[in-house]
Amino acid sequence: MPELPEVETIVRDLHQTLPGKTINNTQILQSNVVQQSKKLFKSKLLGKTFKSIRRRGKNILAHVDPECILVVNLGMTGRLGFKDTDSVFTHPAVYFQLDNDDTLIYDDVRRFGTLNIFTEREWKERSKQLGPEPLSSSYKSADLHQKLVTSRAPIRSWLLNQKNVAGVGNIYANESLYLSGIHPGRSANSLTKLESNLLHQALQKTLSSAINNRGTTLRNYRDASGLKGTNGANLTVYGREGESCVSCSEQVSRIVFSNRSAFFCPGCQK
DNA sequence: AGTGTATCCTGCAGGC
DNA sequence: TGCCTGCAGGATACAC
Repeated sequence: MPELPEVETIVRDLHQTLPGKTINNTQILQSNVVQQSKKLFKSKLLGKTFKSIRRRGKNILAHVDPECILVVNLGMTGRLGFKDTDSVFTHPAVYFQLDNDDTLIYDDVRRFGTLNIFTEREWKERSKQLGPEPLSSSYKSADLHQKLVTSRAPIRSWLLNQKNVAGVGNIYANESLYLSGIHPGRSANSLTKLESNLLHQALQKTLSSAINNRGTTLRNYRDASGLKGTNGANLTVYGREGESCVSCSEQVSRIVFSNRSAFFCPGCQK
């Protein structure tokens, strides 16, 4: 569910409210979202104060002192927010009771999300397995092309692999490919330098405008205050099978590979 | 080594 | 109305 723009929106909100708050108690209602020992998980957070909230790919990094990071991956339906906001929590999985009587809630319908505690050192190692941040100014079109030529995977699948680019999911992979005129089934190594350049630009444009719109809400996604993202209106192909392409009026098609739907315009994407 | 598939889980929409 | 099927924004263990 949440991809880079949705996670970024939540992180920015939480960074305004969470730092300085101390965890008085942690309650785990759905134990499978916490992969480590529950006892250890609780004890490592007890009495700790949130410092900063950051993002790496689709992961929320909540730094608590000292040298300890709570890493939250929202999976398909995970949500983080405060009790008594507009948010309705139907499937609470973890409660964090804070020293100002607020309760931070991790809620997750399908429970594909995960919460883990890492030391700074452990996370640094783990983070190496993730690809570059697509919105980083140091991420250049040449970096993308250099990596693309090493893989025969379909470009849509390639984009979903977090080792290649961090934070891209099915919505923004499809939208970026549409914007750059590339068919989702093309093998990664078939992309020319020019196409890599177009894709690089499309990724940055698609992701940054989605952040400006506070993410895409199709069904479950809500920001930390419980509000929906407004980027759904900007989607050109994702979820629009059978509708007319906005630029050539051919019908948007859906094909399935790697168990995931790919949406594209047969007229615009070769 | 590099890819595709099945799987974790719940809820919802659509067809009959 | 109710049952069944397919599908959903992710990540990963496994088979080939």
